[in-house]
Amino acid sequence: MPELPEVETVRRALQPHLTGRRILHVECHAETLRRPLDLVGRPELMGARVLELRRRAKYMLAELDSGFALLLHLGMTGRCHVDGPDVAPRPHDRVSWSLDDGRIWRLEDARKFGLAELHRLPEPGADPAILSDLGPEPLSPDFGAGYLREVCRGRRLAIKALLMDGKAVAGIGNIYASEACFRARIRPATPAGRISLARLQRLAGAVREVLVEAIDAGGTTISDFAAPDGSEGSFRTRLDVYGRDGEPCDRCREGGIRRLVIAGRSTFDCPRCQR
DNA sequence: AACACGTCCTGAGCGC
DNA sequence: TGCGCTCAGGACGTGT
Repeated sequence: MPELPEVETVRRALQPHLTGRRILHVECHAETLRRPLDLVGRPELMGARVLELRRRAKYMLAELDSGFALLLHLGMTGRCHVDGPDVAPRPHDRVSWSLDDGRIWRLEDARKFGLAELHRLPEPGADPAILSDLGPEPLSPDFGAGYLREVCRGRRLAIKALLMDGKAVAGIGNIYASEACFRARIRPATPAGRISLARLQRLAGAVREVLVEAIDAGGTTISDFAAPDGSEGSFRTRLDVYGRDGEPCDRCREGGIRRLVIAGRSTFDCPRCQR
């Protein structure tokens, strides 16, 4: 579920609760998430203070004063909670971190596609090596039409699949890839290498625009996503195409939105106004 | 019972 | 034929 706007929403909500706190204790309630959990008894974690919580792509990084960072990923169904001392763990809470203010930070993840790992930081504020393959942040100056032209050159891959490739652009998932293509009036199945610079310009603008609006709305909740305070994202009401197959297109008022499959994922477009 | 908003791996297919 | 790259498809637990 969570793409860049949802992860950013979680990060913003969590950050004031974690910054400056010491981690006193950790418990894992599962053997493994996407990979085996290995957090118990780690000296890099015990007693460490959280310096800041930042985001890279769909990952969150809680930087610690031990030179390590807790790398978190929410997978498809991950949620974070900051509980009072008397709140019992939920059935799918997988990791609990006890904080020095008495509260408990928890990662809930029904499907266990998420991630919680310790990684050494090469220097303060830098990303761990495990994230080095990620493409630029779409809301950073490194991302734009020029960059897209470079990364699309010679590729036959559908543009929507390229947008979802974290090595090309960080943080865009299935919902916002369809939405950005709609806003740019580009068919999501178009081979990436055959899109003109002018259209890539539109696409880069559409990507930035849809992500900024979605962050402002607190993300998109289809079924699972919720911020740490339990609130749902309101961007669902502003989706133009995602999950709306069979409905008329709000832009051209003539085409019907259809569902197709690109690179194995549900994709939505208006074949009349997206070329 | 099909399908799910993410990632990782495999193997087929391609160009050189 | 072989190498390296690209890409599609499946696998990964669980819930609806």
